[in-house]
Amino acid sequence: MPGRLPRGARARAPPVGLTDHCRSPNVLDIRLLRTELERIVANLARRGYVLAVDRFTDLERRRKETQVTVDALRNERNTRSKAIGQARARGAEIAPLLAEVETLGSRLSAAEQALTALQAELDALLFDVPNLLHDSVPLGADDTANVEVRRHGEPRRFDFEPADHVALGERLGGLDLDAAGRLSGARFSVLSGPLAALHRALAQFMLDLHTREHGYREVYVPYLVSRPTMTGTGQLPKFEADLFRVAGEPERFLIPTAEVPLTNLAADRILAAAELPLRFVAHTPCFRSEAGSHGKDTRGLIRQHQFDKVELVQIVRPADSYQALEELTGHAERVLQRLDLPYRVIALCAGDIGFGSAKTYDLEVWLPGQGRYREISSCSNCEAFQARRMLARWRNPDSGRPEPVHTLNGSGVAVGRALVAVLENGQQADGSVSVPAVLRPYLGGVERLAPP
RNA sequence: GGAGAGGUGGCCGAGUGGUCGAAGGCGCUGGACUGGAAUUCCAGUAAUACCCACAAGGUAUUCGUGGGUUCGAAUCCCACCCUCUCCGCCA
Repeated sequence: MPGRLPRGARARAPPVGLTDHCRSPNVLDIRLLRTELERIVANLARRGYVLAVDRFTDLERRRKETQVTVDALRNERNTRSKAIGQARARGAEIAPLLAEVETLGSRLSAAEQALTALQAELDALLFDVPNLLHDSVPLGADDTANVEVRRHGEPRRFDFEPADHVALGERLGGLDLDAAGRLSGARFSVLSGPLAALHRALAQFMLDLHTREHGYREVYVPYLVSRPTMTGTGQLPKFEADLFRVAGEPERFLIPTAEVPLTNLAADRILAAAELPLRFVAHTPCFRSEAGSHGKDTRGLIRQHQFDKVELVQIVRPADSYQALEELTGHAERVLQRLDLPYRVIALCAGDIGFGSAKTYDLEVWLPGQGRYREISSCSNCEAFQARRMLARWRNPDSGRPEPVHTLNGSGVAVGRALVAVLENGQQADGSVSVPAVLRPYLGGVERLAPP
């Protein structure tokens, strides 16, 4: 296969959904696939993913053969073409030399076509393969096997029946789901007045916390991105149905999370060791089609087509990525701690973990209105999975060579759900809501939101 | 949206069909010189895939992207993307 990633190779997306810089099968480490196939198969099986081993082995073997053939034919062409050039420069007769290469062109293009086809098949196969799991990931097929790692805070005892955020919001006069329905349809919301301000205060508080205390750099990013960008972080080609694609040319998708633009900041780059770790934080809206979630969480703000999130992304040296995951999770936890919200940390099990992640912690916040913990943050170490797709590398001083970085992301945290949690946890019997102390400076000192 | 110019290695920049992966310069690395440094001089300085032990060595590919012409393309043709300048419009 020819050069993987020339500079600026992000122009136009090829048909299959493979991008210029994702053309290599390096979705998993191709060397691992060749040398430790059994271990990989076993690891993927923990997710319940069955790797088509025979098909892969066969395709890879044929690809290699074909590539050797192509290389040899090209070598012959180059050699002979040079000879023709030299002969002509000498003024020698070149007709016999031309006759020698007569069939070369067709043989070469046949072999090249075969190679392209094989490569496309391999890509299609490998772009579907999820990341390998870290050894510490709990076994299990679905969310019932997730493991609680720790809890923080005690769910508050109410001496009245706690309302849910929809009732609270409507009573406060700042949540209008009907209006959103008229404007856009289901799963959208209109916030106004104190609720809109509280929403903004939450985002701003989170940004300030992460930039001032956790060492993140605040970034403003595009909300519309290209197909190669979506492919780099793993949303494409497999999960196109989950995304909103906007009409028109050039093709663009609405981001489902700021992880996409933030992580792709490292795409196509070879970072100096001294630049690492990179820590980015961004507050953006997120757009998700929620295909396949019909009937789930239809009430209120929990599951929306559009919601705001403060996202944390780290680009780190591979050796540091698991410590970074613990730290990043702690950064997200700090948000909930400062807001005085009870939560627990869950280690996702093999069957529940996301496509590109090697290990994930979910933060679940206590929602009195539902009487249960609900996800409010998800913190993942993607190891080199995304880095290989997007060719995000660093110059390893030990080897002197460019090697994939490790990428991590985590919500720090989902703003909409944080709003839900603040409303429900802070509610009083009279329908008012007490504002967490850390948010008051953002609200002109207001301590309590009361119904009009 | 209209008109024009342009996209070459980490950067600048030469190169309009033939040993061009690409002159020259800058930067960087190593060495010489020095008490140390500067200056100067010498050498080196891409990525990816494949063969192979991820060694040495070799082959292929990459001059915005894709396609075409040709024995041979950075160089010719087509389409697209992007950048810059001017005009229009606009936050």
